[in-house]
Amino acid sequence: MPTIKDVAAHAGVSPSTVHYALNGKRSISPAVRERVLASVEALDYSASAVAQRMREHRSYSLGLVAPALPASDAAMMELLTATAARTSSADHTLGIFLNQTPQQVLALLRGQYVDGVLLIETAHDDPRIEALRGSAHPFVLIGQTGDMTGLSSVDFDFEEAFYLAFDHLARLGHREIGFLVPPGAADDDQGERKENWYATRRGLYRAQQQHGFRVELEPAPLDIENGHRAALRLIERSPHLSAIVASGHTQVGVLRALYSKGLRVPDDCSVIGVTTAQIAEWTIPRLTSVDLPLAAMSVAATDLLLRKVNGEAVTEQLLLPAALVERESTAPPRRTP
Amino acid sequence: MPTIKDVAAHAGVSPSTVHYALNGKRSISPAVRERVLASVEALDYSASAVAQRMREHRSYSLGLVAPALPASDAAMMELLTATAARTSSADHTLGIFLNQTPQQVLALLRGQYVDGVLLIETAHDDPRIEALRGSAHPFVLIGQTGDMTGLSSVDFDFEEAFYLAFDHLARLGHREIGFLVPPGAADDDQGERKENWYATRRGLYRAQQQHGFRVELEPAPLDIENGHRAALRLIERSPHLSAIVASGHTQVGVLRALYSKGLRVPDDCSVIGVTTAQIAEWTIPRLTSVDLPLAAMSVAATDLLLRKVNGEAVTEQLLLPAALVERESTAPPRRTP
DNA sequence: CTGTTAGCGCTTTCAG
DNA sequence: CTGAAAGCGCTAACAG
Repeated sequence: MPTIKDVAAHAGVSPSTVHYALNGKRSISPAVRERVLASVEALDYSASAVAQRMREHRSYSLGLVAPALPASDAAMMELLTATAARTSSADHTLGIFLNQTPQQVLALLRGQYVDGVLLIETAHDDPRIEALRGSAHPFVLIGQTGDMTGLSSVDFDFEEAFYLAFDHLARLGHREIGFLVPPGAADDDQGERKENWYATRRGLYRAQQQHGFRVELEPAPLDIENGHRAALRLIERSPHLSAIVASGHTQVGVLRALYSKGLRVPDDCSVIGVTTAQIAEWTIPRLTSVDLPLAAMSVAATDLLLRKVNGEAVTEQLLLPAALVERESTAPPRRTP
Repeated sequence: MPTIKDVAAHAGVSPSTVHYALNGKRSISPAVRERVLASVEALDYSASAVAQRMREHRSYSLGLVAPALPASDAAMMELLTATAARTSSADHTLGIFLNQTPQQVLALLRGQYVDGVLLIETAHDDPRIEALRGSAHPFVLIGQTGDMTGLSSVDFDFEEAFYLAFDHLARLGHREIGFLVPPGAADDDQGERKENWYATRRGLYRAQQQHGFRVELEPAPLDIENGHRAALRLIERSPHLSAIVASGHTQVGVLRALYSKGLRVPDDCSVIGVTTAQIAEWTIPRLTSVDLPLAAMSVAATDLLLRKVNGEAVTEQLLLPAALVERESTAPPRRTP
């Protein structure tokens, strides 16, 4: 690899001249400039990024710190791709870091490996957050944590999302609604999940007060299998339900349960999701759902982080709205109760 | 950020002693060692990664170079997550680079931004490959290209995959099979797609010679919508088909088409996919499919690349096998023809 | 308009 | 067993 010195020698100038010729931060005579450029061409020179980073104390890259990252998690995928796209369009690099200990995350920042990190799937007393909190390193949460003072984060509005889902069903005339409750409602739950559950419940109550419907709760972890089992329990226990609300990946399980029971969607039972558009578009029938604004969240989080990295003292906690998209899985109930 | 000098001063030793105390490459008296470690602790020192990289001419990170990366592509997601997991378990960092020009990819390597790159979605005369070919930089393809001499790559065995799909249907007794042909069969197609189509056809022919069945071709780009349209055309044109083979995301469209026509799967028509397990698990009914070994491919490619980065002169072109997984979408045909 | 030079923080000879 | 010093490749302040 040729260095800036090689180019300088080849062109018969000094290294600094080469440097300035390559990024016009000071004026240069056209003749010299030409000569330098020719040498650059001849030697096929390109500056060493590591040396530049070392000098500038910046790596121009961001880290996405996530837990395991299951390949099957559509939401995580959407966050990831949107973040990667945004990062690279801002002329930065995105590094992916899985399963890091708090110390490792700190080391990343301290070693200038990355200029800032995006934390996803944060928990209530997330040790990674506590480790970062004291340090002056830029970081942004996608999600939330217990004590948000001084932190920047991007999340979506759980309350509004679930309100929209129940409101939609109620407007269609449903009065007996099943709800696959995401983890967080259990007595021993705490932290972020608990907060999310409170928000979820606020949304539900608001819709309920407004329209007056009955809701039948059934807890279900967010994967397909658990959604399937929970939906079966729900249907068997309460065959009179005319609609089901489900989130995460559980809708797929709900549809499967209804299908296996010979119930048609939406004719016999409506289903509404609170999930990513991708999942909603893949099912048969396509799911009416409150589409989570994951791409927008990624973009917002990346932009926030970039501002921090650039020295701005921002502290923003954004809550992005989710929007209801009517597809094919909801309709008025068959018979009015 | 404290530097190695600060620690040295604090401990009353030289920088090199600090260095050796931290990574025992030469012996050190326990006393001094203790003192240094205490200072490291006291100052909360950790070495600057960029300085180390600069010195060592290595970045300990790999690049994943991909085109647009649509959030909805399940296969790409699986490659990505598996690669990230493997990379980090090998104590390297994975950088994601989207939409890079050949020059940019080269600059990545030359600037020591990354030690090597993984290229995905390569085309026949991929300019990125041509740019890298001459250089001595380590890279591995996930996929293939026209001239593979001297290149390392990992792919799956198209011929075997499609053979398995048709063989499975034929063994079940199907004699009239529809096939949504992935792009590559058209006259003006060329390069990798064409090669893949040839391999696909070889698999089909082999099964056909062995079992003797009729196959009805219908071209379809790999997304849901096109799968849907192509399946509708196929069903309308040839209502006697008892099974359909589809790949990519098209199966979802096929199921939708069958559903809308009132045809039950697998009772009225079997469907088999050549796709990722994720898609197959999400449909109703679950798809019997030749599950592509995407995670294994990522791991293999990452390992190959790591070996190259470490100076081994490897040139391997791996073709990993795909395996048929029976789920719920295939059964013997209703009536024997 | 151009050149010289002093580092960035680390690793690694080379000396002692 | 320890220290001094050179240098990775680049940038920017300082001189001319």
